Amino acid sequence: MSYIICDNCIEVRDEFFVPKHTLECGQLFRYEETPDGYVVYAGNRRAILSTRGDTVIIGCDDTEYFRRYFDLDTDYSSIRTRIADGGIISEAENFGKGIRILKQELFETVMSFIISANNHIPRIKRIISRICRDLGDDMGGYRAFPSPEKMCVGEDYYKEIGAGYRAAYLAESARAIADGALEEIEQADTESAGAMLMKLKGVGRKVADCILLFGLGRTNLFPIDTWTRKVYNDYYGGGKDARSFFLNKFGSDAGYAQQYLYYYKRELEKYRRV
DNA sequence: TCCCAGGACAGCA
DNA sequence: TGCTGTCATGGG
Repeated sequence: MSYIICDNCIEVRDEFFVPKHTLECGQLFRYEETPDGYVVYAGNRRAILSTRGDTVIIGCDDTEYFRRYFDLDTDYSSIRTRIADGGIISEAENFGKGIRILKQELFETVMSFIISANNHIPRIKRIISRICRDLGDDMGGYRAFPSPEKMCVGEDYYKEIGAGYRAAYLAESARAIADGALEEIEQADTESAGAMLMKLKGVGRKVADCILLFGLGRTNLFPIDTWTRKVYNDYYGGGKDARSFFLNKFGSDAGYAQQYLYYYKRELEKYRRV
């Protein structure tokens, strides 16, 4: 990895950082594609990504924040080498070679993945966008993700914006978090942190794993959803406990492997439908 | 029109 | 503890 931090940008030269792969692999729901690249929103911040030759330019006010956000100090080359198997994993690594696991805002990640349950990504993005539009602070040209307090607006609002049966989960969990339900989560070990999250309404095992992985950087987790279950069934014989299988197989690299496999499997099926 | 989606939850055996 | 039906909504 090589990157240079300037006044209002970060210039990244790394074959293992491709904005399309990192942003479109289902870990993030608040970004837009533009003619020049992408705009990414994180909490109350914004970054504008463009590519020139082999350099990705991250335009932003807070370079230190986005250096961490895009996980620029992690060596993805060695991760890829550790998990490569010459088979499906290697294929997935090469397909999504520019994926990086983002370090997202915890509260935003919690609410986003509550919305994600049994939902399509375009619809998840739309619901989150409406929440920011209606409840987020005006940052001058864009909206921030609202605070827990601002999301304590009651179930009816979330129904109105199309959240469906997740409306009650959002209202109730926003209240619980505003009241301090996650105050000690960052210091907790992974198992305890997962237990704290699963006390929230709308957070089960899979959603908790996504929050821990994408919001707290706990890469020793492997969220099992419809796509990673297909991977388990198609390439590893299937069975009862896919999660334990992958955790044993990949250990502290599980989160990276999961994201390569998820993106590969999902995109592959998409192409097959066309 | 129908199946499915980054599933969770309550009720039941 | 493990299984099953149900829950909104809209993408494809």
